[in-house]
Amino acid sequence: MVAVEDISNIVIGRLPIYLRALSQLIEEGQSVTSSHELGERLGISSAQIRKDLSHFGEFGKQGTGYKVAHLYDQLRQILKIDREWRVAVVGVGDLGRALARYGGFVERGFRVTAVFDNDPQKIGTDLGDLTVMPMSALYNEITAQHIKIAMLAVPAAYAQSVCNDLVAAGVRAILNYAPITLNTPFNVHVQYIDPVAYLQQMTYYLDSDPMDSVVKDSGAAS
Amino acid sequence: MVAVEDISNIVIGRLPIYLRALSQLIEEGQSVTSSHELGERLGISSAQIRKDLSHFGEFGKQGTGYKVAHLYDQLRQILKIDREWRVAVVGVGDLGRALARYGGFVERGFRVTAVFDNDPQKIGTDLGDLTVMPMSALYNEITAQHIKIAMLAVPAAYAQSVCNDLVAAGVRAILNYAPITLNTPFNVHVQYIDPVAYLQQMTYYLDSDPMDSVVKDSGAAS
DNA sequence: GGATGTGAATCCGTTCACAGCT
DNA sequence: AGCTGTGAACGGATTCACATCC
Repeated sequence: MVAVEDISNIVIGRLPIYLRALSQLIEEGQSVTSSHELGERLGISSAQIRKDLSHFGEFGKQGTGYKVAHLYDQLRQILKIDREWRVAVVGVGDLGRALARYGGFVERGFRVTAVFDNDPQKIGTDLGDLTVMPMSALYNEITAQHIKIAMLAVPAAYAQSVCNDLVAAGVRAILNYAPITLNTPFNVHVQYIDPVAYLQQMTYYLDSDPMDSVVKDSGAAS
Repeated sequence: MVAVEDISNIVIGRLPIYLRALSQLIEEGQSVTSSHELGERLGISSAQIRKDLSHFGEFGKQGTGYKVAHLYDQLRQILKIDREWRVAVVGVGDLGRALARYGGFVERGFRVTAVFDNDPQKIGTDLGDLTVMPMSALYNEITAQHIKIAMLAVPAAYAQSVCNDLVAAGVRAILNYAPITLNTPFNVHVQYIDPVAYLQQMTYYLDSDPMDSVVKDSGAAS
């Protein structure tokens, strides 16, 4: 299969997971794997994995499986992370600071190269090897550096407005940590990380043992 | 429709999103809404929203819509967040620290009441109004507090082992920030937050303008 | 023998469209 | 007229199962 048959976003979303497993295998020194083994590790069916990969080419060998390093390279190319993307962090609260300092980005294709906040106390301070810049510098800095990706870690009330600024500056992919749905043009991609939403999803499945939580009254505002 | 027809996890996952929109509406002082309005704000079809809600009861009134406060209460009950869940944070790096200090949990049903790390430098230090405890105290503390929910923010290499300890201590829901798939018994729920995976998913859709990233060689290890 | 790649079959989730209530 | 709740239709994603190749 050649490509260009627009592949569903759900498939694309699994590729980074495959990549994680492959880099683990590389660390372990294993040079060949199979859809079955990958599936085992990831809790995904082997058929699923084969079907997903088949959208992009024929990477395996029948009877043998997949060469780990080769598949790893191919997936990195497909996801366009066979290069290093510059990323901006907006909002230097605890979370923004954690993101700006996180060492795990570089080895997986991303480097934070700009950090913004609007708090005068924070502007000008150092964060790793970066200096916190004022929001007023956002447009110039992002366009100058050709930054296309941003992580949004500002309070929900400001998120939409900052988002608009980012888009105006040319950002095309936003990882949004604010618990709010953003409005963006169709050509801007947004992913949401709301830890509370995940927690709330899981509590649905928990037992209602009164020992396990503090019962409150309904709590709906007026 | 009464209930108990096991509702797909994908539906459950949207309820927290509806809840977010409803609390926004409450803040704005709006008392009635419609599936259309909610859908508009969230980028979800109105039919989807009506269908999702219909699994749990008939919350709306034809011709009128939904009473915001009532629907909000109902969803909180359904998700079992009409109470406050105690949560443990394991791993006090930048991220764990940010989680432990984050003010947004309490208003949405969760309170961090225990923090663990294995670094002697960190053990005993204060974090908000909590004190960092050693991993050796994990079992006793979690069982004593009847904690069922944990957030995992340790390096990937330790995640599975810590996960096992958590499960042994009675934890039934884990929010995992380590970039690794965890093995857990069927009755333990896990949600994954891997920001890099989301970024990698979005880069697939970005243009390959050489100005926008630093090209590297293939980079696959031996 | 063993594992891939893939059409066919199945399953599941979303959307349609409308009856029914306010 | 307006909006919900829902069976029916649709479409998309997953799984099956097997031909094919190492």
